[in-house]
Amino acid sequence: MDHKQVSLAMQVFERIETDILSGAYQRGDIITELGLCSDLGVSRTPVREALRMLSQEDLIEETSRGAVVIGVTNEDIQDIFNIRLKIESDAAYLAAKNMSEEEIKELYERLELHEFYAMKKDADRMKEVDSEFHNILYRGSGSITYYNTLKLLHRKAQRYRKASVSDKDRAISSLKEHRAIYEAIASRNAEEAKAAAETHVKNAAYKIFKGEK
Amino acid sequence: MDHKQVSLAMQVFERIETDILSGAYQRGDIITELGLCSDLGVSRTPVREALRMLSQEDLIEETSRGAVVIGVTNEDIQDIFNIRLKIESDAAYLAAKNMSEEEIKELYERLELHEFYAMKKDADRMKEVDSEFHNILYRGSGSITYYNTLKLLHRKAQRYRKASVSDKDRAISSLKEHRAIYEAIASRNAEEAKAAAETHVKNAAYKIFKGEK
DNA sequence: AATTGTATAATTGTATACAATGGAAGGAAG
DNA sequence: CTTCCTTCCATTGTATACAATTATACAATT
Repeated sequence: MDHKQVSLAMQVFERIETDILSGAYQRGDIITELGLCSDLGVSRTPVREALRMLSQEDLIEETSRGAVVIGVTNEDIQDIFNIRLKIESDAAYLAAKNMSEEEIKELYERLELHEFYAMKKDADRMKEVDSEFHNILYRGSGSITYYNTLKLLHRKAQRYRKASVSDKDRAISSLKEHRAIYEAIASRNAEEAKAAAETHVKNAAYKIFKGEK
Repeated sequence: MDHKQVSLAMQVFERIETDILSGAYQRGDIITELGLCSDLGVSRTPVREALRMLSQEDLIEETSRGAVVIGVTNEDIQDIFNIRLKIESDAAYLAAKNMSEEEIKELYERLELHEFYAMKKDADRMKEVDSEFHNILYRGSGSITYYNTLKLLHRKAQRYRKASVSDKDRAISSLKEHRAIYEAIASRNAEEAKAAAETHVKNAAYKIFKGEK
């Protein structure tokens, strides 16, 4: 999935997005086009396009003196999980009804990869596979609205600092939960898929926030 | 609100977005950068930025031969309302708790304007004011995540063909519902705000889809 | 000391030139 | 008639030049 050659603009976008979500850029920092150009070694055109996209995601705010970093807070991540809790289960429900056999196979592949990388303790790859699993699920709902909305929320939450699958314990239970979702979808049991997805999001949220406050 | 001078790129973005959502561009249509340049009389730079934003919203898909219009279907609108139904009430709940007095005043102004334009039967202005009312509410939640997510969904739904407030009957009841939401927020009654918001979304959805199927 | 005006420098906004890519058309070979 | 290859052209990708805007510093004036 997503194996197509990406443009510089997309690379710049993802790079800055990651830097903002990971905390490399702090809220209030000002980033300028020319600064990024010399940092990244590209011209202003792709940088501008990237900034426009970031602005649309409300990760930055463009001003006449440069782009001000808005960033993401713990509260934002909590909101993201609250929203996912409400709608991700519906997406799973739809996916169980609408996914093609081809897509279900793709989902299964991610499950195997997840297991493989869990064995190898490769946290970065696991995060990648986790994203793919969820994106396939979202797209499989057959609804571009659910896909779009959830993809964005999931990506933000995952890139934020150390996301759930970077934790070893969580990685194992996450795998179990993914399998439960997969099984429900593969057997076209929509209600069960819905319940499994809800459990999954709930546990991920719990894991992230349990140590805080 | 939003009175700042907008760049060409933003204007192009909004223009194309409206054209896609209103049906002027059909699903499958191919739009090229140069085509837009000559149509709109601007250079490729702002057009490209606009296309990138549209692509991020999944309204188009960029290919090597131009951007393919994806567009919005009735099912998409239905999904949008289903999602709003689940989370907009939470945003209202938060707004009742977090909105500043200043913001509440802004909200009230939109209520008065709504009434005024309803009297003048100016449907376009009413749509505008409706957007503003909701955006103030979303932002008033204090959560950029709710704001961002809902703003996008609301805009898509509203620009889609003839949205609810373009209907005269609906305009009146919509005003009543807005007032109920406002009253609840102004009196800091979060539960009531939540319920009022849910009713509002439910009625809007009902109105749009009641004649179909 | 405060304020206003002006010049300057930094930054974004836009246009255009050039490079790279990918698909379509057309022809040659089987 | 089909398939494969080559060539060409439309389109996007990138870089850069130029215009417009805006903030800042500083001086002049009150």
